Amino acid sequence: MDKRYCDLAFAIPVKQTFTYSAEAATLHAGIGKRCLVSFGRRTMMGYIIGERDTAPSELDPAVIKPIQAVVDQEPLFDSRTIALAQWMADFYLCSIGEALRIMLPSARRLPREARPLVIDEMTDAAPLLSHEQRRAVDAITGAQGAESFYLYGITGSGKTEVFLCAAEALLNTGKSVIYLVPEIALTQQTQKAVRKRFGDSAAMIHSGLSTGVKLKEWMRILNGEARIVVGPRSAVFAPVQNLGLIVIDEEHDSSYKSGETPRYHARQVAMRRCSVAGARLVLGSATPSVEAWYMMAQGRMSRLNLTKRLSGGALPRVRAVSLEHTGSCLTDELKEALRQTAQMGKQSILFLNRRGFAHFYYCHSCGYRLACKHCSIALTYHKDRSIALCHYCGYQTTIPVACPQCGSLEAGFRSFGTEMIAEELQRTFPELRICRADSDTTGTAKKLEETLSRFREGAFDILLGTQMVAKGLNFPGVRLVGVVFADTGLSMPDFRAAERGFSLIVQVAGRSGRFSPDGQVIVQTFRPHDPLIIRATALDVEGFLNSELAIRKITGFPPYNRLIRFTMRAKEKARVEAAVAHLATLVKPLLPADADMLGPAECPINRIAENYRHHLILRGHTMGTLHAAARRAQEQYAQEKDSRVYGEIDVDPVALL
DNA sequence: AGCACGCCGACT
DNA sequence: GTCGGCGTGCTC
Repeated sequence: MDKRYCDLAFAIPVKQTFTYSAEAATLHAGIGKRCLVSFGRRTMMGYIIGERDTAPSELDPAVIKPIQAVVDQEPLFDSRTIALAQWMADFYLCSIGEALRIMLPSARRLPREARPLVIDEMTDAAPLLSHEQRRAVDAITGAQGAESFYLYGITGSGKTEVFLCAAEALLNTGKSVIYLVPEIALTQQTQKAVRKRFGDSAAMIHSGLSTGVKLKEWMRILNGEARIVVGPRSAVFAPVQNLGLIVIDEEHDSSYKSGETPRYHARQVAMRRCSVAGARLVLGSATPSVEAWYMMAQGRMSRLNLTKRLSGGALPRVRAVSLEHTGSCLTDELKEALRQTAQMGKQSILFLNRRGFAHFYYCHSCGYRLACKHCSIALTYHKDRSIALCHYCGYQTTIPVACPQCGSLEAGFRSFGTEMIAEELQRTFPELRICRADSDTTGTAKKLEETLSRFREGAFDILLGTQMVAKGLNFPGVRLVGVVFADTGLSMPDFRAAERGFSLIVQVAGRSGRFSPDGQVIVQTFRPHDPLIIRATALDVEGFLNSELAIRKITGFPPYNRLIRFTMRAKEKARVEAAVAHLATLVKPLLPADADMLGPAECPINRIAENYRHHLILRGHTMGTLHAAARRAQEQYAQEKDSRVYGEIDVDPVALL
């Protein structure tokens, strides 16, 4: 009997493959299959990523164990997918096994049933394309090899139709298409529209499917039966044959970045896949990310503009009102608008872009805000030590009793929360029916849908909620949308705060005007004269992006530099502090000349589930050299680590909380 | 990541 | 005397 050997990757943070043996017959064409083996003292699932006739010479043949069972009839991973996993391991500093595990579909949460009734941008029949749309489609389909495009256009300008036409054209030439959408956009309507247009050649992936169904879809894609895949972030790994196009709809959406190891960004993975496969990449949004805008400015991505609203619907009136001289959470202007809207028998939505509370230092007289000397980032309040702290670099200062700028005593830390706003609303409008939709009040997705559909039917006058209510913004009965506190994002200690705050306002405005030409949007803010707020209410996306790029250039943040973040956590504070300090001393001599180190410092969210959190951020001009430093530091640190300190690496972190 | 091995303190 | 916490090392 012929013995064969194979290399197995495991979904553990050990960056090494392991050799096992098997009879040649049972291992036939084994690469890409999963198998069960004894690993140490336990049985584990391994991914076969290589095969050979002889065992590695440096390995004692006696230690090689046999494969117990091959799990899959057919390989789940083709060679391209394994190569992609290898690339991910290098880029995101994880093991190949960890990369392969997240590619494979699995239902991590309980299957969700009914999805909310949302009127979606997708239309059933393919309408005639406008000039602009036609030109965009032609540019995409006419591209030679791996080219990137950005479809930039306001909500309602028909981006979806361009994506679908381009997809159709590529499918007709025998190519395959991956179409990524934000998790929240995966509605039954979307599925129906895609199914209707592409029939059985479409595979839909969403969190409501069971693992079994998802695996079946995976195999349909792998064997070429499904040639267009629609899904969220993880669909970027769909093993399509002959990839011709990847579309990323609402490219700015933060759900494209994974929150767990490996913390990949679907945009980054898509760029990689397209360049390897010679496929087109098309991103689209009304509010491009700063990264994408930079790529357009550099000419690495061609911009395709959609300037007209197809339905002719006007954009709503957007105005900023000042919270400066308001003691409460609601301005008189907003209260008045709420009252009038209710009198007209119409509905209002109040949008608070954060769940809990927002803390920030603010001067009522001059609008001064406390920020770090080194990082131009808002400082966070620590009431236990009575200090304000920068969570990037660790800079700290005492809390000024009087405003450092104008000397006024009307300065200090303030906060906003759903709870407070709900109370004030109830007090102000005892006669109105108010409902809340946030993660505190809404336990399950089902309950949220119930709340939203009752609101839609007119059971409430005012809906107060967080991000969750964003999809309710185009309900027909809604005439008023209030952004309760536009500064929330802005005062977060994060260099992307402005970007998120800006796109939120513009997105809210864009969606709420859809069905109500007389609709209005009111944005409450402490800085109505801040250029960001002025640009947001004027829907001046380009002006904002250009100025934000200038700021990022001066401050040295992405896209001008790349970041790699190490986060460490432990039950005991002293352990984390010792661990990050140790890591910092390891990293320092490894840093390339064009790089620096921020921290170590406490994370802005310094304690989660009884764990203290600290981080260390590497910042450098080129990812290649930064990677090398991070990888070596990681290896060296692993040699002598404290087993009760947990560490995580985030390459290209999107939030530094 | 897990899981066992092996080393010191305080308990039926 | 042993039970058990925790640091250390290894997994083909």
